[in-house]
Parts: sequence; structure tokens; C-alpha cells
Amino acid sequence: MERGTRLADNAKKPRTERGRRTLRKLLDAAAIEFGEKGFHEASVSSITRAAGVALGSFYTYFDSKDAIFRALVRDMSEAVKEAAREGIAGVEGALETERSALAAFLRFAGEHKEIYRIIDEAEFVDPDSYRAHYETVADRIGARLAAGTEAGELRDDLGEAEAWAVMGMNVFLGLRYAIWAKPGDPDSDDVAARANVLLTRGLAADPSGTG
Amino acid sequence: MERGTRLADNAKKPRTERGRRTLRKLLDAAAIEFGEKGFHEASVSSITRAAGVALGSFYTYFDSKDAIFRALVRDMSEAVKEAAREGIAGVEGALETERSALAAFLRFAGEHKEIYRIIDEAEFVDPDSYRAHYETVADRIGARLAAGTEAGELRDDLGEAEAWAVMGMNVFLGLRYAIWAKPGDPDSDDVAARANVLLTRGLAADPSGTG
DNA sequence: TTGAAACATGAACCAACTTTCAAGTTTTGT
DNA sequence: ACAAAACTTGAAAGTTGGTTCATGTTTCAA
Repeated sequence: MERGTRLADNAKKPRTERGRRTLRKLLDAAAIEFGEKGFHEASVSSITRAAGVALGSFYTYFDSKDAIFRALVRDMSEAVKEAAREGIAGVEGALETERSALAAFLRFAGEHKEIYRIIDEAEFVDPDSYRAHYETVADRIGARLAAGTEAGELRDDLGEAEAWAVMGMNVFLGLRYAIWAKPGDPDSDDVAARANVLLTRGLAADPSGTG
Repeated sequence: MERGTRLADNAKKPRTERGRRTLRKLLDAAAIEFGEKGFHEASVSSITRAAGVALGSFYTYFDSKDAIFRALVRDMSEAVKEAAREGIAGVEGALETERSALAAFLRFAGEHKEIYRIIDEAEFVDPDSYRAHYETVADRIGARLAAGTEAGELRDDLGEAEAWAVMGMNVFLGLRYAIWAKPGDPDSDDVAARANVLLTRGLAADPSGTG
């Protein structure tokens, strides 16, 4: 999809430069407000106040509070996927690819904590987008796993379940180590490395060490 | 499952039998309403209507809409843990235990879809309970993994990250195969078995099969 | 039986928001 | 320069739904 168009589905496209600036200010303010307060606590007036725009102007660009939220969910969903895409560019090997994707996602989540909350709250405000987001991500992971199988690097009995398992692992490691990071926690690369050992060898002890 | 006692923290304890019946009706109705509509869409009056109780009676038992939601979150969090606990009772072996726990969780989630939504929405309505829920579950999984290490069955370098990874896997498999179940999907035992192979051996192809 | 406490009731109160609107200002094309 | 279109503005309309309250009924112990 083209660059500026993504958000335009629900937004009434501005026709002047001034309009584009105002729209951008509203979207940026909304991302922060929704991220900090959640959908219901954030108000249209708090968004326009933060954006430095009159309350009424909001409705020049969006039909409703729901509409701007939906626009943001789609935008953030794209941003997450883009971050992972960039994180694996040029990486060789299926397992290495998964490691890089997770490390990139963890870094991205740490820098954009609001994205987590916005996508999570979409479960209630915009269920279709929420579901579409995770199904799309799972499909992408599934495709990567299939490529790894094709290359002989991964087992040949992998499917949708494994893709969802990997995604869940990644999301919860992000929740714990990016969103709820504590002092002394391992960094993104450490966490990604540990997860990668799990994906590579599993949890079982080496057969040789059995006693 | 048995509710009532644990909830009394936020509930104003009824002193008569009639009071206990009314409280129970409100809690059961609230679980259904919150599960179907989410916190903000559900209203106190919809809850009392569903419970067959007058609007004003609600405030005889709860200080606010938030209070009854918090009571439910704690109750459901307990119920999830209890389901997993029952599912692993008497099971031998660390990997078998994880398999049984996941299978039990998947069955439970399928039968109580409202629990998923209520715990998810706690992220916004009652963040402390939300966090407490996942930290407690992760601790439990971590303890099981440590026991597996002690028994020589699991690797000796497992820690918090692996516990969160396992939890994330389980939660997302529940989302996909219990909450968003589709016709033709594998059943709980199949999904748990596939996840268990991942936990046991990982995703990598057998070295012998390399070509 | 009787009085006090517990409980039930639903209309009304009230605060918080979303959305609309009529009146102004700025931008753009000609 | 001029008019039409785009955009801005904030007060107020309109809604929604949580919470309160005065009044009535039921329960329970003495």
C-alpha cells in the first residue's frame, strides 16, 4: 500500500498543506494519548488539546473517536511488521532469521511501548484489526518456517501451530523484557539468544547427560 | 468452580442467606456481561438486569463497577491456575507435565472463553492484577522447569526467560485454538502434542537428515 | 411479637464525553 | 483581487451511564 494512503481509509483526506499538518498533529497526539491512557480514558478533547487544535477540527479529519483509533491500529500493526522486516534483512538461515526478528522486535517494543497497548486494546475497540494483525504475523512466521523446512534446516512437520507458538513466545518476551523491563534484565540480544536455543534444541537435557 | 469466598475482599460481605444469593447472581451475571461486551460496553444496569436485581442493589455489594471487575479478575486468574493444577496432578516427568498443563489449559479456555477477555481487559482496567496474574503464572512455570532441571530431565541453564516463552506459547495457542477455533482445527491434545515436540526437540531438523 | 439491621428498589442526579453547528479565518486557483 | 473551498473554532446540544438516596420490605435475634 502507498505511503500516505494507509491512514486515509477512515480519515477524510486533507487537500491543503495546512490540513496535512493538522492531521499529522492529531495522529501523533492520539498515539501518545491512547498509549498512555488507553482508549476509554483518552478523550477526543485531550487529543485535540495535546495536538494544539480546536475540538471541532477533529471531526474535519475523523468521523469518530473509533475511526482515529482504527487508523492508528493499522498504522502500528504495519510499523511492527516493518521493524521485523528490517531486522531480518540480509540474514541467512532460518534459525538466525528468527533470532534477528525477535531481537529487532524487542528493541522496537522497548522504544515504542505505546504500540503494545494500542494493539492490545484493539481486542476490544477494533476486534477485526486485532485478529487480522495476529493472523498476518503468524502467516509471516509460518512462511519463514516453511522456507527453513525447504532449506532442510528445520523439521518437515511444522505448521500453523508452530508459527503461533513462536509468535506467542515473542510477544510475551516483549511484554516481560521490553514493556516491563527491570534493572538488571538481560538485553534484547541476550533474550533473543536464549529464545533461540529453545527454538533450536528445545528444553530437554542432552541425552548424554541423563542420569 | 467455587466462587464466593475469595471475592469477599472487595465485596461487602452479605450477612444473610438472601444477601449471599444476590451477590452470587451479580457475580455470575457480571462474568457473562464483561466476557461478552467487555468492561466499557457492559453497564452496571445491564448486569443488574441480567441478574434480575434492582440497579441500586448493586451498590449494596460493590463500591463501583471497577470493584466488581477487579473481584472477577482475581477469581478468574485463580480459576485458570486451578485448571492447570488439576491438569497436571499425578503426571510424571517435566515435559509430560508441560504437555498436560497446556492440554488442560486449552480445554479450559475453550469452555470459558469469557476468562480470556476478562483477563486481557484487566491490562486496562486493573493493571496491577493483570501483571500479577502473568508474573504468578510465569513463576509457577519457572518452578516446574527448575524441578525438571533438578531431575536431570531438562537443561540446567533455564530461567525466567524460558518460563515466559513457554507461557507466551501457551497463551497464544489458546487464543488461536480455543478462542478462535475453526472447523477442522486440531483438538487440545493434538495442539499440546505439537507444542511439546517444540519444547522437547526444538524446530531444527535432525542432524542425520541433513542433505 | 417486635425493633433494628440488612437488604431491595428505581427514579433522579450528575459528571463526563462525543458530536454537531453556525460563524469566522485562511488558503487556493483564477 | 476575488470568490469558492478548505479549514478552524468553541460553545452547546445530546447521550450515556455510574452513583446516590429516600422509601419500602424482608430477615433475624431476643
